[in-house]
Amino acid sequence: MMRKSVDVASKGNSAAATVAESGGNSSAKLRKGLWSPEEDDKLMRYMLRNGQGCWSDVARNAGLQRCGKSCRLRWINYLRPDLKRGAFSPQEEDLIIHLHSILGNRWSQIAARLPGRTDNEIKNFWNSTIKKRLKSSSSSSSFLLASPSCNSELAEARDAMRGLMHANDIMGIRLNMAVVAAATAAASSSNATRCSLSHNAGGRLAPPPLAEDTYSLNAGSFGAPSCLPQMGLVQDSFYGTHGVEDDSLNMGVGGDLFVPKLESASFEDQNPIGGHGTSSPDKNNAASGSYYHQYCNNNDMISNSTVEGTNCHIIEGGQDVVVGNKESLWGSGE
DNA sequence: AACGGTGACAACCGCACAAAA
DNA sequence: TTTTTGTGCGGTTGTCACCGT
Repeated sequence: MMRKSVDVASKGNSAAATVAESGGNSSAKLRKGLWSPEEDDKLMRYMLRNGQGCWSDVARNAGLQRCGKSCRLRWINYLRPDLKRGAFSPQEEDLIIHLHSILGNRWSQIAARLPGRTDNEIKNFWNSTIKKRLKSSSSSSSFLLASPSCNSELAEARDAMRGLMHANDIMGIRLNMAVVAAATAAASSSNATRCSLSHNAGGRLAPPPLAEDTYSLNAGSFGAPSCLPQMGLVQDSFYGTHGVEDDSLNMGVGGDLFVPKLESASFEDQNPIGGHGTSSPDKNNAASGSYYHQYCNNNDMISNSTVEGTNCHIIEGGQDVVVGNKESLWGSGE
């Protein structure tokens, strides 16, 4: 898939409209529509200087005529420096398909397992690309899009997993491999070799698994396509230890796709800046040093922010400006 | 060159939930 | 306990670029 290189926001803000804030001061106008580069710049600088706080305050203090909600969305979906901003790799694509088969349209949960990707991005990718491809590739065997009646066992497994995952219960469910194999063969344009690629490159693609209570999608058993899931728990699995306990994150032949325990082990829970988790102060301030570093450096789009030691820098007017340290920006994580 | 269809993406909307007042 | 406020999330819509005719 080729992602358009055009930055929509940079095309101007002709589509942006100014509307009266409902219920508020009639003189206060809130802009809607596309964000202008100037607005992006304001928000970016404010966030780098002050960190995430109350979004309505962000909107006000940053001098933006936007509602806090809009600022939050813009930051999370577009401005966050840790966003990848690139085309989905085949590995990511497979992972999305896998996760969607388990989680359904829980885009935030899926996004939490694809660092650098937002729920909105994944949702759009799914709706615009994967969904259509799966539909066109198979109308009879697509387990990803099928109604529960198409395969009651799979549906039961999925439903059960949903509920159980939410309950953080310990349960393993093995999907019907034959069904999954057939479905994925039809559903995915990927081949087995692609699935065999490690998902651990750079340690970026998937969040680290929990040592315990980790859900594992184990593929490669029973001659089924390696990218297909045999779901089971690493521990206390109904099916023994088909899931392999390992610190690495792999998917494919000889490897497992680890899916951290839902709810409690999301990437953004562990690295909560700009995340989709709760708004609790603890989570918002729990940035780890490593993530902070990544946050400031792993920046495909905002290339002028760096971190040096504990300080975060931006290049402003040709000068290197320290805009804060990790504690002041995102808290000490304590 | 003009036009329409389609894909990709950004952003908005409405609802739900949790915490604070 | 109720209301308000802030936030998160999924669904949907709007906009623009690309492509084929």
